[in-house]
Amino acid sequence: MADKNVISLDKIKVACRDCSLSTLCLPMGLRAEDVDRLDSIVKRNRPLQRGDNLFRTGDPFRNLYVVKTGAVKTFTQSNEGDEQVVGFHLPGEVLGFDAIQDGSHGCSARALETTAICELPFDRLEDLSSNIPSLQHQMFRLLSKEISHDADMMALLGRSTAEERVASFLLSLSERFRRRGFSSTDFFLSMSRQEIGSYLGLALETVSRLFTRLQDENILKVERKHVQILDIDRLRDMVSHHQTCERHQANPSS
Amino acid sequence: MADKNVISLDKIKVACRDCSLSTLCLPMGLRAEDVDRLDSIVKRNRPLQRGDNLFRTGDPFRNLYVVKTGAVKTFTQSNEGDEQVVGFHLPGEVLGFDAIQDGSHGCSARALETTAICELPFDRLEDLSSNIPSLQHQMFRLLSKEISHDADMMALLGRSTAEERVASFLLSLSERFRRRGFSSTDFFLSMSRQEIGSYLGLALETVSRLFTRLQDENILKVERKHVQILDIDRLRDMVSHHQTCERHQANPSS
DNA sequence: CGCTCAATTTGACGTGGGTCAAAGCAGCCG
DNA sequence: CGGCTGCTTTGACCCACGTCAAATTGAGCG
Repeated sequence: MADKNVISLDKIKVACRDCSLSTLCLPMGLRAEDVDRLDSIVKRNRPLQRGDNLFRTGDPFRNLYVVKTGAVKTFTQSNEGDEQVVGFHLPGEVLGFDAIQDGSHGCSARALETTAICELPFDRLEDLSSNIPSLQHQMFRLLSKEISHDADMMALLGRSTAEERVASFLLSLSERFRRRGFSSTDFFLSMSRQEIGSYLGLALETVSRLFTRLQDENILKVERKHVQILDIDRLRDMVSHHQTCERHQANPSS
Repeated sequence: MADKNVISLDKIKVACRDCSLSTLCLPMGLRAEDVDRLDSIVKRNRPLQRGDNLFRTGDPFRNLYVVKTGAVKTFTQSNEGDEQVVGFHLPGEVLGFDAIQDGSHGCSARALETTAICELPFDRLEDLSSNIPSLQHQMFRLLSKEISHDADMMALLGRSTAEERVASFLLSLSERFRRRGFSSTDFFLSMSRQEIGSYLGLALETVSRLFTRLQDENILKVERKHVQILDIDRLRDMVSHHQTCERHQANPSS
């Protein structure tokens, strides 16, 4: 166990300039010397184990966090114990943006599997952004990307059927894995049906049934956490067509 | 008509330092001299009329826009003519953040009534942010606020009943009007039932029925666009309790 | 290797809210 | 002032999906 940790910590402590995620993450578009300046403020702690919290709702906001390996969910808890999943975060994705505004985290973040994190003290990141225009630009881009993604998600939750939501979710994962150099058609889900359902605004049973149905139609092969996409085109059709024919007669305005 | 326009244009062209919105808008937290530097890059054009587009999906991204008076909706159009409302924007609120990332607007923006806009060329705003740390900070805060709001909205769309959505929508408007110095209990809706429904992921008929029901329960008085909130506490209860008793048995995890 | 416990699947059933249709209602313009 | 048009309301119907319940599977562990 000791040996294994030493090895994995070595890999985890790789500097930004040697990190394979640098084209997705904050360093994107920065000159090498600026990447090193950014690197100098990054803290890399021991990895989180499945179930560990990265932060909790109400914690004071000090850092942004980047997933280096593994996966994290963010979620809110509503009055009762039931949680609402707000997002899933893969390597290279930044967490904590929602906390900048009021100085404390508005959601909790928890590791879905063993997960390595880069920690970015926000005050130092702000200072650096003032001095490195391309870093400031990249910060704006990342915040904007999050907003843009949220808008897509709101459209999905507001108007789509269960089928479209699940298809859309799988396509999103597929694309994100592809960009990280993993297979886009064969991957493992690190989250439960419950968590997928919560994220998509569906009951866990509905998610399960949809998986079964897509499998029966030879679009997927699902075995517990293991998903293979057999017919990605039909999956795409499900999202884009969204029952053009029978739902929503076109409204005749203008 | 000419006279009226001259007068209103005078009011519209008021500088940031004299603008009543400066505590909500970008100048918040800036020193007076920095507010003037910001003001120097702001463009103020003639007001938009109801139905005018501020920008359209796919337009190249050049500016952020701040609503000065009036109201704007942002929306996407999906394949068919039917539109999905993504947000409503009141005075002091900034539009266009989602376009920073890929250089073109991902949604359209249209005036819901006569609307005055401040236009901020983004490249100049970035330059200024590099030189004024408090402006950079305020930019981050505003982007963060948007992300935080979107997360709330996703939770609402993912889990709530029609009643909660409508109650939540009215409370949001109420609070935003209050902070702008208007009545929080007596206001006009500048958007149609159709647009409210699209925003909340509901059919327009459902919105209409909910308004009727809340009126029957003496929580609201609604007459077309005119809304009066008679019992704001019960409206709040609807959102926070969200049927604690019969829905969602608490999940027994951890 | 069998027990426990959690996650998932599958089935049966009920309902909230979407869809369709038609009837008010308020501007607006000729 | 009367007809047109678009918005809103109201009613009737029904279906996708949530809820409840039970069976199945797998994983961890003594």
